[in-house]
Amino acid sequence: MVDAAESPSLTDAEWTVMRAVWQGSPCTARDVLERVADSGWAYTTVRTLLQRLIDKGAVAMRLRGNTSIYEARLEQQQARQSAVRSLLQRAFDGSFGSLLAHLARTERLSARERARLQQLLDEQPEERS
Amino acid sequence: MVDAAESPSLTDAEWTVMRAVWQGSPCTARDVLERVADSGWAYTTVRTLLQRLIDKGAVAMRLRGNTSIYEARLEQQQARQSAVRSLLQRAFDGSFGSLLAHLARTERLSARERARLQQLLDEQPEERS
DNA sequence: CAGGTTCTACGACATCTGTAGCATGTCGTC
DNA sequence: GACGACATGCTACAGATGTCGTAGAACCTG
Repeated sequence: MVDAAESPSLTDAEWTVMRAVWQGSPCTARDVLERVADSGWAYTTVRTLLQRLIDKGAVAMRLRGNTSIYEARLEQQQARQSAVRSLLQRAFDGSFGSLLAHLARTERLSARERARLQQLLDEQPEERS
Repeated sequence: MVDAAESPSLTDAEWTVMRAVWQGSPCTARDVLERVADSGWAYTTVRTLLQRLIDKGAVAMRLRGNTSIYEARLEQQQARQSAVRSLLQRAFDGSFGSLLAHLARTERLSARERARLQQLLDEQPEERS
């Protein structure tokens, strides 16, 4: 079981594979290969990455006949959260507020995004640890 | 010259050094060492990282006597932006909206953060070009 | 059942990252 | 002018990452 508080951090290549896996969870290595076709990776590369993800506990594997079936074990939501946390630490002094400020100040928001951000603010429950 | 569109991506350790450099820009390696004291790094480690940052064009170096003076060349704002871009690509299908949705769903804002963000939103001029 | 196709298991290897150590040069001070 | 403190340029090195290659087992198909 992957502990929420300690979700494994993924490398770039691993993220690419995970995206493919999440796209349709119980799947084969070949499925993944097809889904990441534009990466130009060799079959064995996908395989190696899947293996590393297994080692990290991000995916599970079982056999059906002589073929390995892979399944996401780490949830996308969780991976995203941990990626955001990580960004927060590296680049925003761990301050969520700094990140938001940066987004508001720097990113070009479409009217839709502005509205969304506004909504995010409105919806946000009052501060209560 | 660091091209905005192609700002160098920083590793974790490099971010740590950059944070220290930004903290007071023209500075010496020893200044940096002191600022990252809790990392427990050796002087030479800081030195190596500074050198790598120079290679990447993130900092500039000049001599004053026999001492190297380092200066940030990559702006924090720019580094942050590129880190956000990177996160967007890795984890949110490049969709800013997805990120916002995630934040709205997952993160919790403090009252202070809410206020700050609200202010930023209010200040934000209407979307144009 | 032989051949081609596809899997799997394992090993490999160049880079990148994190983290120094060492030899040597320089500067201020007694 | 010798000594200690600190700076510099190089080198090193293990572990993480990105990318496979190869050999041999399994499977379908004529």
